[in-house]
Amino acid sequence: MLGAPEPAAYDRDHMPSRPEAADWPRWAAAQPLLALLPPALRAAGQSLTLAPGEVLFHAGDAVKKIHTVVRGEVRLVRHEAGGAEVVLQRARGGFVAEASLESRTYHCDAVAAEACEVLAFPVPVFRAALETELAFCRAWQGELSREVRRLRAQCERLCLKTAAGRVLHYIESEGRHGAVTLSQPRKAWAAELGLTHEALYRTLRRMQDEGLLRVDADTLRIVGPARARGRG
Amino acid sequence: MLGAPEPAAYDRDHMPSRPEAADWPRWAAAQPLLALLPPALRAAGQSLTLAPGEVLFHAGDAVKKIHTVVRGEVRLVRHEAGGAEVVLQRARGGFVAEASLESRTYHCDAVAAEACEVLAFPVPVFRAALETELAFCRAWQGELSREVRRLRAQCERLCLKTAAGRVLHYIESEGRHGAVTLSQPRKAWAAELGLTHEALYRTLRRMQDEGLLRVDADTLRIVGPARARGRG
DNA sequence: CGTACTTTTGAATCGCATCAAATCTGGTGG
DNA sequence: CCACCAGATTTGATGCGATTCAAAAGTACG
Repeated sequence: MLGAPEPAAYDRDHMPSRPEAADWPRWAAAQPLLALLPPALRAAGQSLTLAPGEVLFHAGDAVKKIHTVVRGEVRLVRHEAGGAEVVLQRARGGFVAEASLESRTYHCDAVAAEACEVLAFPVPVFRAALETELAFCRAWQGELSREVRRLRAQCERLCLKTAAGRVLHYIESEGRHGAVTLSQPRKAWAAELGLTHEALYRTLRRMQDEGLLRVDADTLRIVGPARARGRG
Repeated sequence: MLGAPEPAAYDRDHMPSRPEAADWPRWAAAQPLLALLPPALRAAGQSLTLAPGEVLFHAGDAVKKIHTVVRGEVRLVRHEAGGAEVVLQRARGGFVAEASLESRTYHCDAVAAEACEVLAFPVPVFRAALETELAFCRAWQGELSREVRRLRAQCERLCLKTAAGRVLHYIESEGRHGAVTLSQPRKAWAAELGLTHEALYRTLRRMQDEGLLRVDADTLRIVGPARARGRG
């Protein structure tokens, strides 16, 4: 906010490096899209290491790179007037801010939630690859479509008026068979649900007391009548 | 909900027709993507007329067509347990449920909010066109990216805790220069903001009384101090 | 062991949802 | 033209649930 716009943090702090050829199979296994990268794009990729809390880019920065997370978690966040922080995306093993490919500048900040390994691809090379490699182009559309569905589900969840409703909706849409294992502290989950952490703690407590929910460490399971009306 | 799954309403009520060749230039002017449709896809398109309230498809229906709205408005909605209705998308001059192209069935209902004219394209032909026509493929990605950005903005808005905050956010992100003209009744707008219509009416009233907002029919304009902290 | 963070509980408050009802609006048909 | 209707708009009263502020207890890490 103060002074001149600063470059992305990793330009200052880390020397980007050529990704190890040996790592590609591992990455591609976790992220099928990476298996479809044309050689030219692969060659243009850079590997970055981010420390927890480190900033990948700021809102307003020019979009020069497209990033994908191969280890750890990067969050796309916006800061409201008043200091509140909204999490728009949590990227784990996937691309960050896919839509920025079409944009001149970023509209959000991207911050490493934990120690991360990230691949960065120059936008012009990425665009060129979409133009030439059909399979890659189709896979990229799949990526965008998935993000659209995820965001629609989140909007639907945020429209629910009660905390318990949002918790159930999250477990039903993000989990499997009425259970979900959280990959983040509850405080962060509360922000994703559009709740204060106090409200979330109290809600989880109440749902357990009422026998609606079973909590085992980071795994939450819906029990009893609530499952009956689960999505078909 | 009752009985056998019903086909999309227009299969029952209307005979789809070949779109008039003379209409394409008009449609393409409003929707640049339509100018890029390959001839084969154009030929496969059907023109539909929907009455207000008519259903284009239901959640659970098999995805056989991709639809774009050339006149009127189609809403993508989901119904919560308890009868509450959440609007996921309002399509005016654009595609409905873009992400359904990748899906076997629809996840939401699509309902005409007013009298509509809709073009329907068979999914297989649409997919084939994406594979062969590069410019069309790129334009479709732009469409998906726009939807991602719109949805992120909506999530951000729904995370705001106060009604006034959501109203201001809407005007700033959907309007121009601190003003927006609504294309829907306020009751529907309230649902889009995740509020009851009563809360919205009261909030608008209070904001006018406090001099934060000027309302002229369907045009809302932010006045005074609130504009000072508007987005750069 | 101390620091920083999350987790947890408590009390008070505020804002929105809810229920209820009156008014206004645009359209239909007599 | 007016009666009438369905819908949106508007106002009121009430209660609930989440926020807010505060603080204690637990936990990870150096």
